[in-house]
Amino acid sequence: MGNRPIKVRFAPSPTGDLHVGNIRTALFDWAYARHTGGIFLFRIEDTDRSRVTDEYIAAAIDTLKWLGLSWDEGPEVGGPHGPYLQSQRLDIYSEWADRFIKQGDAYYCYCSPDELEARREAQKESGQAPGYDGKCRSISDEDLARYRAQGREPVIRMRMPEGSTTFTDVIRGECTFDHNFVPDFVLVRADGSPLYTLAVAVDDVLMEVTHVLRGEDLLSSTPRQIRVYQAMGVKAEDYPLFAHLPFVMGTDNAKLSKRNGETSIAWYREQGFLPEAICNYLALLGWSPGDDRENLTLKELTELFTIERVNSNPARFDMKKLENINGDKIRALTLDDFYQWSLPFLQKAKVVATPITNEQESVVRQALPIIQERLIKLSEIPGMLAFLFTEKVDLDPDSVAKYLDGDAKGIISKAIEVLTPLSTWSHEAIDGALRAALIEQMGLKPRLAFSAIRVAITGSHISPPLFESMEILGRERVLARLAAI
RNA sequence: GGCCCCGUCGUCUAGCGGCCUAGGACUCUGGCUUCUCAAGCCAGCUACGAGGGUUCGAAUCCCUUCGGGGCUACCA
Repeated sequence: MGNRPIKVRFAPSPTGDLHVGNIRTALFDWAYARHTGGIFLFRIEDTDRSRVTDEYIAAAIDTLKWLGLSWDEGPEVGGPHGPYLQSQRLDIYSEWADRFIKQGDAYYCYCSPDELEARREAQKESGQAPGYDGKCRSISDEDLARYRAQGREPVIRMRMPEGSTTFTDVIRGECTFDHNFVPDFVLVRADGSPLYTLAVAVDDVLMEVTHVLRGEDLLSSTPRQIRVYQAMGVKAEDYPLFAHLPFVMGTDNAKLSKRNGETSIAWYREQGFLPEAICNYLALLGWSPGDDRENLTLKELTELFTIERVNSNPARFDMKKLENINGDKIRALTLDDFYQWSLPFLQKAKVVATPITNEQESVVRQALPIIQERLIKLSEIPGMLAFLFTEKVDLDPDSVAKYLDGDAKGIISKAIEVLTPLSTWSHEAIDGALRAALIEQMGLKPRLAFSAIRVAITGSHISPPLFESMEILGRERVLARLAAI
């Protein structure tokens, strides 16, 4: 790699919303670039335009931004090696493909998909390793004439020489692949469009990528990339360093994918997971700082992250642990940040107006501190605070049955009696007055007495702290709700 | 089938030949606290897949085996 600055690339193929596995890779790419003071390059691999859509590309860009994984080269920010969408670099790839043909590294292959399929089947049946048999490595003039007469359009195939490819994977050590199991592969489709196999290698070289950290599924395609480097005339010491990251798997032991569990980052965003929690949790999937630290900020992650500390074994995604970390991160929020994160959730649930009124903002700001430590996800906020923004509460039938039947009338009327003349409307005063009347005077169990009031005020026997809630709600509405029982 | 990767508590992991009667975190269980729910605090359960070696000594090194996963496309 000579003396080039470290450059790490994240190059997803957005055939859907970015998922947990993608993001873990992006996070490691980003963290390593930041750790080394290198460049983080973001490239879109959209050579398969039948599967990649503009919406998915836009969503990928948005997701990375939302997570705070900023890139130095790539879409929107540009850079010296753009464009960073492979679909905009088509002539570059075809030039290289032509050159490979001229050099004899690649050749035109006229075999049709059906023929290929049939021969693969035959190989399997005879116990051979399936793969391209090299038929078109040399074509007779008459065959060529016949194919052309038939109107067949050739693909361009890379010639894999005899021998093997050995490279050092930073995570897995030395890897060797015998070329008997790396068949000649297609670089360019019959319609002239490039494949990943061509584009990925060409771009990594042209964009001066020094480190390729990517999913383990690409491990066995590495020899093909190296083959392209060779055809491009890149010296071995200038190949990027490879590090194949272990999978993030779903709970059912399959590779985490769109069909397996909640994997789309968009879903986590809607649920109210904080970017920092997602990154913190994902960082722990396949990597650890080496000590017992687990709660890390993004900054700490960049300081501590090295490829050497990445595990080689796959990790299972554990929602419970993510939730735990998310709760920690929410608790660590300043009131102002907490407010900013909460607002969209409150507005989406129509608990507050859009734009929020001054009065509502004031209530939200008072109420957030009392729910902050009991949240797992931001999406729980509207449900917890809704009772503060309605005229009449919806009484939960189960709660009513449990706490508002029987002698509740007495509790409620006593509460009204002592709260009405209360001189200072503060949670301390409310607490004191109710405790004196209900617990000391009437001799009731706190749990029973306060639960009755809680249900009357909030609608449920589960709520934020009662006295604080009553203070925020205001005397008028508290008394009205009590009177309504 | 072939090639490749991987294998420490239920889960994520620490461990890189003696500090390990295996540590931490999440989960779970019990308790404390308590106006509910949380949070917090304390305690507890639970692991080196198996079998051979190497060595004075192995979770750590080697081999075999079993198990899991990936690749085997004109997807990436």
